[in-house]
Amino acid sequence: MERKAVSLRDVAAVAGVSVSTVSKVLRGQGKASDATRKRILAAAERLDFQPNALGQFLAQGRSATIGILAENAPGTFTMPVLTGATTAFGERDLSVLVYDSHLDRTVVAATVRKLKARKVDGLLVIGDGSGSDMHSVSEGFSVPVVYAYGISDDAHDPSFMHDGFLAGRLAGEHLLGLGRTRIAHITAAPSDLSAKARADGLRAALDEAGLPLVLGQPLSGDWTREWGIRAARRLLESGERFDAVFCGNDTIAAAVQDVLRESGRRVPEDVAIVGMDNITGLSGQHDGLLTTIDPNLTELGAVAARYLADAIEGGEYEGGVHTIPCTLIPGESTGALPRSAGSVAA
Amino acid sequence: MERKAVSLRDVAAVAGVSVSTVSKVLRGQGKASDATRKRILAAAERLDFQPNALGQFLAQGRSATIGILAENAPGTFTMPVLTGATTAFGERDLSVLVYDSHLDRTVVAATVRKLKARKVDGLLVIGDGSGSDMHSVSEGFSVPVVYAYGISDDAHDPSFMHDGFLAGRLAGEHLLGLGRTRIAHITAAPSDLSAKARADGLRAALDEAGLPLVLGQPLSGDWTREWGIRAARRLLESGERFDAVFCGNDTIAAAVQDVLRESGRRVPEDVAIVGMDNITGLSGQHDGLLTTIDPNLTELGAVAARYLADAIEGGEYEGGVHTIPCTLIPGESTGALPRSAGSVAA
DNA sequence: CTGTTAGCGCATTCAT
DNA sequence: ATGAATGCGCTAACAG
Repeated sequence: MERKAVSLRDVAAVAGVSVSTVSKVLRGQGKASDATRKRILAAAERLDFQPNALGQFLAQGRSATIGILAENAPGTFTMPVLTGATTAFGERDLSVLVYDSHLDRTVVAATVRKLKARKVDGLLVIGDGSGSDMHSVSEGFSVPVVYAYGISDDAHDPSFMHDGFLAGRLAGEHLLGLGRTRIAHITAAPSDLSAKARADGLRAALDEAGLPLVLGQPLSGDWTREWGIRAARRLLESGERFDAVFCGNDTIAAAVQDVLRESGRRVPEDVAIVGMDNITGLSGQHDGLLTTIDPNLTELGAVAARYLADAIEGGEYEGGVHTIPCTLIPGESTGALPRSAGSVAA
Repeated sequence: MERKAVSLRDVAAVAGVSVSTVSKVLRGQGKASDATRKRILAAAERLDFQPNALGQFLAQGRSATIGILAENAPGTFTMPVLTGATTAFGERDLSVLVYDSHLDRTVVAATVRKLKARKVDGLLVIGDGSGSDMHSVSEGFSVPVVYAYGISDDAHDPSFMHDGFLAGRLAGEHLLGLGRTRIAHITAAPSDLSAKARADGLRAALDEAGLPLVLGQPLSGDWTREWGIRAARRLLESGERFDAVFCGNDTIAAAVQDVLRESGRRVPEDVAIVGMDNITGLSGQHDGLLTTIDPNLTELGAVAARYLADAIEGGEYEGGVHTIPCTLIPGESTGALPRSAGSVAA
């Protein structure tokens, strides 16, 4: 179905010139008389010539492939990062060689060898978003290395992270903007850096407004629905008045909402709720019910990928943490969206 | 940080033999005396030799890279398929060049040229799961082409799809096994082939048990929450008795559950509900609330990828639709899971 | 301006 | 059993 591929030599033969001339002209390099240039272009066109990338790569010592080292590729939040990066690389005609380290150090070592053998032009390390730092592997490579959805423990490495602080701040400002003044925060333990960032952001917004956090500090547990339920009850039992809750993730938010309604509070009339992660949006089926913060993970992956692609082409390559802005998605849980057909109480 | 790469020639020099001998020995081909073999292996070891893949590829005319053509890469359901495929290829040391066609025909044409120039060893086309067939691009290639999450309109092509029929059947059998006998079905229009497959599967399970579908046929609309709400009301107003509802997706299931509870029905006591997609699981946070069917999309992508990888190595390569089994995830909405801490009504 | 000559690193006949 | 020679397809440095 596909005849023998046509090579530079074929084009040269037809155009009646040398191979190297064809190479130059086809790449717009050096000078060539208009006459021969036209002949060459015509010949290339007629033969439907396409340079064999393998030949180019060998000659140029590059591979046009990027190594990707994922700590946990099939992870829910890793997937969008990976997808974003992968397609962004594709747009630059860069292929990717993906290895899943399963968080295993020995696997990483073996993988690094393979990546070098493949002469990857760059490396993208994708973390699992947990606040803990990632072990830098950059010094093992002579090509640019970029970290995404995790922060390298070597400050010389460029790392890309979603902006948890901004998330907390956006949540806070949104609630304050709606006139809420007694805001509580239910989230995971602050030892989890991403929980801490969100809490700090919220606190910043409250400080600016001169308001305290209800209970003085976040209700800290873990990321589960179970914790969300327990924490919501604890909040109710505390007797403190509150008119809003910012939850560390959407799972907790859903749990809190269930408990509050069960207890007779109306959402959003009595209590407004903001979540984080936009998982229903991630599921492609945002239903407009829950106000939440989207960390824009696909974008995160894409931005990191483009940065790496640029670095490979000689662009700037600075260490430090680059932060990707997140977005507030309005929903009915803060009354930010008009009651729609999506609401059961029509 | 990384000295000049060591080549076959370097090893040959150290071992005091010719390049071609080293090449053979290192790849276990042909015969060589034990003496020289040892010397060569020792030299390679000492120099930490790793063959430059680019050289191998050029010489062998292969690229160890797979082209991936996605109709809609960032799509919710495409992501797991892509991730599964990508990491499966990685396990075989195959890199992937991903292009997102955005469902645009002209983009596809341009892309095909690029893929050929890169001398891809195979092509994986990823659809968007909508029942409609995908336009085959296989005849443009001389390498194996496999279709995933979509079915090629050319029966000679191998396509991999989740098993919607099985999904409906599993849902039906699960409900029947729980003693439910009056089962309704709320889903999208049957013109959507994936909606039809699920409906057919459910019908098969009911037929086997000699039971009719409540209302005689599915309540058919679309995949949205709004439709779920309307359909649930319609079901209630019909006056028909029912003790279970199989919903075409989880969004509809959530909507139906809300409406039923609003109307005073208890879930699962009065009505059991089964969804489809396992989106909360996809979100990494399955909360055990909703019984649903997981289409195993990551696995789908991985299986298709391995099939393609095998085909490239000369394995069998048959056309036709290969089906990936789905899995029922028990939850509280059918009482299949003991009431846990996840339940609000503790 | 254009052609010649060398590689890039490896695999693969074909001699020896 | 081993080595010399050739080619994969392209780029690049140097001549003419």
